[in-house]
Amino acid sequence: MSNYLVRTMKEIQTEELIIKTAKHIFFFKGNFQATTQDIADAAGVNRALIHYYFRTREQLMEAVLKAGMLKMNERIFNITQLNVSFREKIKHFITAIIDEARETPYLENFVVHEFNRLDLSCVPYPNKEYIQETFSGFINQILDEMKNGSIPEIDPIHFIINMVALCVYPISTRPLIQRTFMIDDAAYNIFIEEQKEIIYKLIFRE
Amino acid sequence: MSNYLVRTMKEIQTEELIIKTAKHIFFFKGNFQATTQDIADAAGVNRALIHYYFRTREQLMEAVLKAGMLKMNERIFNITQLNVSFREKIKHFITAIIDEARETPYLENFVVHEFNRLDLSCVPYPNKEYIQETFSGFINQILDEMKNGSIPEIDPIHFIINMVALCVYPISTRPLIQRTFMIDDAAYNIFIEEQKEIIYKLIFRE
Amino acid sequence: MSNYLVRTMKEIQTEELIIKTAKHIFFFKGNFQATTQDIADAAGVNRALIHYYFRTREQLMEAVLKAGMLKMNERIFNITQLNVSFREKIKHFITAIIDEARETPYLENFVVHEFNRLDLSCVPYPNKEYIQETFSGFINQILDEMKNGSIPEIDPIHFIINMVALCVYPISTRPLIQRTFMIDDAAYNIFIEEQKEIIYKLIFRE
Amino acid sequence: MSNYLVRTMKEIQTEELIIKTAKHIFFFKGNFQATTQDIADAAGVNRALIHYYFRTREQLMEAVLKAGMLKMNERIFNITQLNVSFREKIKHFITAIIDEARETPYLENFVVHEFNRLDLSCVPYPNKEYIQETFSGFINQILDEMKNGSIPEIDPIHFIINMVALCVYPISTRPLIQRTFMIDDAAYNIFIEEQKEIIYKLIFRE
DNA sequence: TATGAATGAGTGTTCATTCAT
DNA sequence: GATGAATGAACACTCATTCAT
Repeated sequence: MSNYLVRTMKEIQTEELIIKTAKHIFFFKGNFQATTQDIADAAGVNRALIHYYFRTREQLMEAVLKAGMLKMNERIFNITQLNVSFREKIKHFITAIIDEARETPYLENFVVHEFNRLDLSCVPYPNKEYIQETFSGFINQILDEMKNGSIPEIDPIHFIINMVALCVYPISTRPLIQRTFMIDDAAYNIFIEEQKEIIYKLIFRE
Repeated sequence: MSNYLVRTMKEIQTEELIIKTAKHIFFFKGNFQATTQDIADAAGVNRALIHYYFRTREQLMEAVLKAGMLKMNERIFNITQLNVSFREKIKHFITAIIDEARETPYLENFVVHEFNRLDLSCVPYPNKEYIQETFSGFINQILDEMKNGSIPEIDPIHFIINMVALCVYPISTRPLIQRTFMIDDAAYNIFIEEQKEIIYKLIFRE
Repeated sequence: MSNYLVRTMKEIQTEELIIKTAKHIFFFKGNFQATTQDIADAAGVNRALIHYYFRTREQLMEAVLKAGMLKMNERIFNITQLNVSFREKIKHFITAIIDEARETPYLENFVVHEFNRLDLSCVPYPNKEYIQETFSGFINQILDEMKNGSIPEIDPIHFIINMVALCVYPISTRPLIQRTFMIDDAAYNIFIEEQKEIIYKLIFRE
Repeated sequence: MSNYLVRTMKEIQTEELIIKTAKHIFFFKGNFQATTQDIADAAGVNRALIHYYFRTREQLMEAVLKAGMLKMNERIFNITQLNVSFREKIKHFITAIIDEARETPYLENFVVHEFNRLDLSCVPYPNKEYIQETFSGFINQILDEMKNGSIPEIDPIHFIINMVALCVYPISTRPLIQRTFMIDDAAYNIFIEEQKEIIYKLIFRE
C-alpha cells in the first residue's frame, strides 16, 4: 500500500473515531453538554485533534447533527424500499426503529435540542423532492391499506408519526419511566420487546 | 403591614419569579444550557440573587427538576381523581396532557436529561406507596375496561405509556416534524388538535 | 459619601487602573504582544476583571488605541493654543513632544502597528474640520514666519512632520541607537536634552 | 548534477524563500505577530519546514533580526565607501535610506521591538572596532564640513541620527500621517520625493 | 527534503460563585 | 433583600513543536 493511502486511512480513522465517539456521547449517552475534552477523553485522543479535524466544536456538532438527520432519513428510506407486504413492512419498521432507538435513544432529542439552539436558517432545509420521493410510495401504500380497511383511515402523516412515537418515546424517556414505575433494566428490555408486538396489534386492530 | 412581612412577600415573590422563569426556560424554551445570567436576565433580576435564594445553580436545577416531576405526577393524579366515566376520563386525559405539553414541550426531555447528568442517587426515589395509590385506582379501571372489551387487553403500563407517547411525542419533537414534513406553525396546531381525536379513536378502536 | 458614589469610584478606579496599566505596557514598554494575563499581572488584578470591564481584549485595545490617538491630537492642540511668540511656541513644542515621548516612547509605533493589524475602516476617521480647525491657526503662523524669512519656505506639513520626526525618532529607536553607538542610559539622557537645542537651532538656522 | 547538489540547492532555495518571506512580513508588512503558519502560507511551504530549517520560531526570528541589523549596517557602510564629494554622499545617503525604507518601512521598529522582547544579552553586541572603522571616516568628513562651515556644528552622532530620522520617520509612520492629514497614497509618494529635497536643503541650509 | 498527524502549553473568554456594601 | 466587583475553575481554541513516514 502506498504512503498516500496509509496516511489517508489514518486520517479517516481518527476523524471517524472522533465523530463516532461524539455520536455515541450525544445519541446514546444523551450528554448534550459534553465538552471537547469529554469527547477527546472518550475517544482516547488529544483534545487539540478535534480542532485539527473539525476546526471548532460547532463544526463537529454540525457534522454530528447532519449525521443524525441522515440516520433518521435512512431509517425511513430503508423501510420504504423493502419489497414485502405492507404488514411485513410495518413489522420490519417497528423492529428496526425500536432496535435502532436502543442504540441511539437520544437521537431525536439531540436533533430537536440543536434545532432550538441554532439559528434554524443554518441547518440546511431537507430537499422537498427527496422527502416526497422517499415518502410518496410509502404514503400511497398506507392510503391503499386504509381503503381496504386493514388500518384506520387517518392522515398518513399522523399514521407515521404515531407509529414512530410508540416506538421511540418509551426508549427516549426510559430513565423516567423506569423510575416512575420502578422497572429494572432486565424488565424494561422485556417491556420493549412486548411493545413491538403491541404496536403491531394496535395498528392492525388485532 | 410590617417590614418583616413585606420582606417575606418580596422574598417569596422573587424566589417564585426566578423558579418560574427557570421553568419557562427549561420546560418551554428547551434551553438546557441556560446560564444563571440567562435566567437572571429573563427574570429581570440580578444574577447574584439566584445564589442568594438557591445558593448554587445546581440547587436551582434540583428545584426545577422536582417541580417538573411533581408536575408530571399531578398530571396523572388529577385525571385519576375525576369522577366521570372511563371514556370521559381518557378524553380529559388526552386533552390535558396535550394542552399542558404545549406549555411545557421539553418537560420530559429535561427530566430525562437531568437524570442522565446527575448521579441518580441524588434524585429522591418516588414514594412507591404514593405511586401505587395514585395509579392503582386508574389501573383497576383500565383492567375493568379491558375485561368488558372496550379497549384491547394489554399490560396497563403499556396502555398508559402509549397514550402519553401519542400525546407528548408530536409536541416534544415538533421542530423536527415540522421541518421533515414542511408543516407551518398554523397547520401544526390543527395537526395537534386532530391528534387528540385520533388518539381517542385509536384507544377505543372507533 | 453615598454608596452609589463609592461603588462608582471603585469601578472607575479599577477600570482606570487596567487601562492605565495597558497604556504603560503598550506605550512605554512597547510590548505589543502583551497578553491579558500580562496586563492583569502588571495591574495586580484578576485576569477575568479585564473581561468584566472591557468584555474582550480587542475592546481594551480599541480603548487604548483611542486614548493614544487622543493623546497625540492633544499634544498638537495644546501647543497651538499657547498665546506666545512663534519661537516660544516651537520651543515649547519641542520640549513637550520630547518629554512626552520619553513617557510614551512607543506611542506612535503602537498606533501604526494597530492600524496595520486592524481593518482600518474600524478606526474612526479623524474629523476633517476638527483637524483643520486645530492646525489652520498654527499653519498660518508657520506660513507667516516663512514669509518673513525666519524659517525656510517649505510645505507646512513637511515642517511639522520633520519637527516631530526629529523629536520622536531618537526616542522611539532609543535601544537601537544606544546599541549602535554604544551610548549608556545617562549619556543618552544628555543626548536627548542636547537634541532639544539642536532641533530649535536647525529650525531657525541659528 | 549529483543528487547531493540538487538537494543542497533546494535546501538553500527553500531556506532562503522562508527567510525572505519572513523579512517581507516583518519589515514590509509590519506584522510582528505573524505565526509560523502565516509565514509558511506566505511562502507557500509546509509549516513544519520552518522548523526543519530553523528548529524554532525564535531561531528564525533571530535570523531575521540579524539580517535586519546587517541591512541597517550595510546601508551606512555602503554610503561611507562612496568616493564622491560630501554633498554627493549626503544626496546618495538620503535617497538610498528613503528608497530602502519604502521597501522595509518597519525595519527599525521591528528591530527595536525585538530588542524590547528579548533578553538583550542574547543579541550579539556590535563589534566596537567595526563600527568605529565604518563610521570614523564618515564622521571625520562630517567634522571637516562643520569646520569649513557648510553644515552646522553639532555632535556628528546627532547629525547622522537626525538625517536618518528625517528620512525614516515619515515612512515608518506613514499610515498615521496619511490619516492625520488625510493624504492619499499617490500624494504621499510625491510628499516623500519632496522630502528628499527638503532634507538636503535643511542640512546645507539652502 | 517534505508533510500530515499529533500534542502540551498557553490564550482569550465564560461562568458560577463569593463578598462587601 | 439586592447589587456591582471580584475570582478561580473551566472552556474552546491556537500555536509552536515533534514525529513517523
